[in-house]
Amino acid sequence: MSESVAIRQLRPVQRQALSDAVYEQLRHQIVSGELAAGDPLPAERLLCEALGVNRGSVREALRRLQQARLVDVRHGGTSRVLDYRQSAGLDFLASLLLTATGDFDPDVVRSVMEMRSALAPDIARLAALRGRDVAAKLHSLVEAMGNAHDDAAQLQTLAAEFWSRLVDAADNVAYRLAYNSLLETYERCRQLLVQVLGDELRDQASYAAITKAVASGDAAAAEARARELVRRGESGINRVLGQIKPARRTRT
Amino acid sequence: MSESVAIRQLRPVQRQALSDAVYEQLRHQIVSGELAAGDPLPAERLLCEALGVNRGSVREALRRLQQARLVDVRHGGTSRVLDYRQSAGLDFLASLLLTATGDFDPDVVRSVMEMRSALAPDIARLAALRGRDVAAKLHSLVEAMGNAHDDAAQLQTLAAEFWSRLVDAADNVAYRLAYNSLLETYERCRQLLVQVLGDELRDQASYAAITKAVASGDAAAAEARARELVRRGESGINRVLGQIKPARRTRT
DNA sequence: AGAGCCGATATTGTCATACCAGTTGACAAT
DNA sequence: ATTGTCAACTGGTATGACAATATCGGCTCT
Repeated sequence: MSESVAIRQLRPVQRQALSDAVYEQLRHQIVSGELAAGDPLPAERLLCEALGVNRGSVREALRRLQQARLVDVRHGGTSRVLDYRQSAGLDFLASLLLTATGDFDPDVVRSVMEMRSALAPDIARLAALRGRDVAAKLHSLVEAMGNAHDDAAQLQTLAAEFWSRLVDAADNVAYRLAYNSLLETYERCRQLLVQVLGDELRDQASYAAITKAVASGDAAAAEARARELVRRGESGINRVLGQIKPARRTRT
Repeated sequence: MSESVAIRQLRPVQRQALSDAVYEQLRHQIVSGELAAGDPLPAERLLCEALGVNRGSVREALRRLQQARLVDVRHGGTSRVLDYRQSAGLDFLASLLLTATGDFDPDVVRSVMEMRSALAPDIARLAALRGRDVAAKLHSLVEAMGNAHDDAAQLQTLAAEFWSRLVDAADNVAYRLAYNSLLETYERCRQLLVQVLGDELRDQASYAAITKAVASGDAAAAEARARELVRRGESGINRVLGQIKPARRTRT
């Protein structure tokens, strides 16, 4: 049927609630500095008029900005913009990934990779201590990696699943939630990282070694192997980041 | 005047917006499991009636739950509860600190401390590499610690300031935001930690050593000293956590 | 002149109601 | 069996009114 061909080319239309659009606009203005920390925010009714939406949508957006700690809303007074560097949480990292021009902020990419490098070894260590029963599942994932050795995107998916299981085995809720936050940022530049982390993703031996260490409860070995693994990705990242842009020093 | 004495005992009454109260109730039901992952959420109009508030307040609360990735709201269909362990970010950690009975969840406290131990050395390392000019400020903070050697609360404040400066010097936005998220959890059990971390907080020598390493750009030394410092706190934490509650295994 | 009271004013918070828009399933028409 | 229609949910948006709060200027009293 010719229809099935046409259908295949269709993509779900993207819908966005008004409050989401309002949130995005204000968030962008804050991140870009057009609304600097300490600046007063326009009154809700002014925003309604300027944005052409009702007050409820504006309020929903402001509530979200408040929860993200980007603004300080006070009953009766004028709401003010906060310094998100001092107040926002890790959830906000994904919002900082894309610059105004639409390309990736190398500082954010580097930051994510550095944090990953610091956490991964400890996650592996704790998993070896507390979650030895996850080894079977890890083992099957490593096998699947072997079968998908040439499909970079598939390897990426398997690696994410591997780490997710490992984080669960580490039995540390802070790591679990931080992993979720980092993964969200991670996924948004997936295309970029799939290329850069090629060596790391193909290092099936390291994944297998971590699995073995976890299975035997050897915390030190698990930590060391994980450190080796993420180190592979680091070099690739540093190489690419150096090309994209010379180090940008934004000291306050 | 007798008034001034009475006034001193007063505390500002805590006001809470209705939408905040709604958010808290739903959040609590989700965390406690009364609303399990996958469960359908009551319709907005039903929630209005049940809670005795306006629909706008309910919607603001639902938006916040949606942003925290605790619920999945969809136009036309029924909203459902998500598995916050799989979707929520690090910002949500603070909400997990207190159990239903009102005391601290030892698993959460332990998790925060473990994550802190993993990040602190790398923060110190990067600060030595990138933020040597912060050493002067760090030095003055260490001096202040010396003057407040007997005031545990004051030491806690100074230590927090010390780490905040160090994180800024590390020039890593992921660390900065993660620090903000952790600090929020941290502050909520400050009274508890001030006692437990006494040894660490009084270890002025380690703070001074980190400062010196940062000043000289000795990344390896900064990392090692920071690791020593947080290790002091770990033992205290482990001791207390063992007393409060035997290890609770909640494997999924 | 200065401290404290006070009220006008602007702002956010809450509410009620209505209507618009998307989803689902039943059911008749084809 | 497929398709189109419709009704009854759901969340999304709009509007206007009123309450609660913060801010600031002017006022009074000292």
